[in-house]
Amino acid sequence: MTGEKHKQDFALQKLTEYLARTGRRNTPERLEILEAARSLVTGFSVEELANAVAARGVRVSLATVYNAVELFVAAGILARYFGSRGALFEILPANRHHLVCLSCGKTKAVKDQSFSEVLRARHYSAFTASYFEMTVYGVCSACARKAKKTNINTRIKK
Amino acid sequence: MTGEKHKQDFALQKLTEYLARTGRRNTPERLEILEAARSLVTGFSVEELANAVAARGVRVSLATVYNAVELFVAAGILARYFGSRGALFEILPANRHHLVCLSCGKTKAVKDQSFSEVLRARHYSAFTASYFEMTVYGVCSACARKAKKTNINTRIKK
DNA sequence: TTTCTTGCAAACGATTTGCACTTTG
DNA sequence: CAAAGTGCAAATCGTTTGCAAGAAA
Repeated sequence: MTGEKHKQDFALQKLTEYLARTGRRNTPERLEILEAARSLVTGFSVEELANAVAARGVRVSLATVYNAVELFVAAGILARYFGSRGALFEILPANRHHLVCLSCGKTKAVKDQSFSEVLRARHYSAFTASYFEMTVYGVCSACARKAKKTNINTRIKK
Repeated sequence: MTGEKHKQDFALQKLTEYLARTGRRNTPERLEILEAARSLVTGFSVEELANAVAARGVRVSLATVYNAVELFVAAGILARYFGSRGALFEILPANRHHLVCLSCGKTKAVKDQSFSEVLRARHYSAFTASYFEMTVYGVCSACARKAKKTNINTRIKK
């Protein structure tokens, strides 16, 4: 019921704390962008985020969205990972990882805690972990089937 | 002693098998690029790989290196991951993951088998895993120290 | 007021693409 | 020879940057 609400407050709290700690400013643009990000649950690109902001009826330049996203990542609000066409983001905590087919390039998110548990147990010297991004590469069943009959197109497209 | 040799043969074998299976051709360029990749143990960029090829006294166009790298990834010879400035590669098997500082952008490779063990135990429906790429984001001790005194520069530079 | 931010537009740079020419199978 | 691959150069496109004007603190 209040799950979403809590996540929102958590992100907002992280932002406020981060801005205060690093002496950065609280701006309406950053709040709007954060709200827009919250409406995009799955992995989204900067452009999609900018569109979501626009859909809220707010005009924010693309450069500012890039700026905000950079800040959110540093603040531990967003995780960044990379698709074949540039960076993708998602709200933390994620508890998922991605499967990428080496043949057709399709990606799939998989819910799984086991890797985060390993990470939690792991200890790095001189490094404080905030989140991770795990991508598993392989071949999806559709492509495996095709590969048996005919030559496959290996060019990875999105 | 023969560890390197075996790795070479393994990669070559993967290439041959992949070319045959998908009906692609064996070209001197691809062999040269594979040899050059073998000389670059750590994560390398396409440009660095092209330079390594040139250093071997062979002239291969950048586009061909891009082409070959794509093919090597699909063949399971190279792992691809992303630094702040584009794609990086390394010869498989890797058994390592990467730490990235969210503040200064520096990356560090960490040798670790625990994640590969989890992956090996894990089973995906309709997907055959080949390799994974794990990146842990956080803050390095140097940046954590700096953050306590003054405002930190959050712009991630390489 | 003094910085930090924003917006805009130009600059960048890694990657991709189109096409004529070569090479492999 | 037919299909694939290569080289070259131009085109793309996500991202960055410089700078003047606008807001936080």
